[in-house]
Amino acid sequence: MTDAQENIECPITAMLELIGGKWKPIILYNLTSGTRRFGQIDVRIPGISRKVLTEQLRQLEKDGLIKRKEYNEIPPRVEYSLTELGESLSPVFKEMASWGKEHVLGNG
Amino acid sequence: MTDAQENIECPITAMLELIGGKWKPIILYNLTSGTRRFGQIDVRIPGISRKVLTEQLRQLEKDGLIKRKEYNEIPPRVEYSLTELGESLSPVFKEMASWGKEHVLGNG
DNA sequence: TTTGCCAGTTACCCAGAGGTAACCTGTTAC
DNA sequence: GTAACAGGTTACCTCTGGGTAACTGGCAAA
Repeated sequence: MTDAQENIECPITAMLELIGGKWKPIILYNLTSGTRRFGQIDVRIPGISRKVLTEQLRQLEKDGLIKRKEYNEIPPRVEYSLTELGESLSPVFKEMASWGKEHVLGNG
Repeated sequence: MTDAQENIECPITAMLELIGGKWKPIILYNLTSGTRRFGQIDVRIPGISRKVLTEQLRQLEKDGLIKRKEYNEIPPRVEYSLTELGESLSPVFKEMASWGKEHVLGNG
């Protein structure tokens, strides 16, 4: 097996195809603490635009990482939460958050 | 503390500023198995161009995640390896790789 | 009857990430 | 004398991720 062939099945590359990008990890991380409405996610992620948030949520839904529940109410209510597959990412985000706290933000 | 203020110190966002992007995680992951020369990294990451590889390596070096050792030889030899800070990312990549293997590539 | 609520959608625009191809360096082997 | 080696650099171009601003929908309250 050559280096190149080995990389075709690179697990990191594989994972990045699902959760790579500027916003997806932060969106998913926000959902690890439970179900949230669209507006709640929006306000918790400073800098993201509603357009992009919608796009990313749609992709995550398509990839089976989150579910979208729409209530038939006025004004509209839409709730997002992790699927089982999405939940299985928790250990990853836990490690990432722990590293970020300790080595970037400078507190344990 | 409001939601927005809380997010200013979001550990995931903090970490993504260092290792976010299309290539950095894969580059770092490649170095977790030890010191490698420029050409070795290049061949192990299909699709990346030499220009971009150089750029990313420079940034990772600037951010203190990798070291660059240049030997005064002809033809040139340059070796890249993780710094202590870079090594501290191992648990993160371990989790990522494990998740990728199990949930995307479909083998434990 | 106008305003506000929430969760979008649409049209339009821009910066920058990243690709390709050619070139450079000094030494050794042909 | 010219090709090959490794590790780049440079000029140039493209593409797309993401931003802004305006608009939609239906109900309820003022």
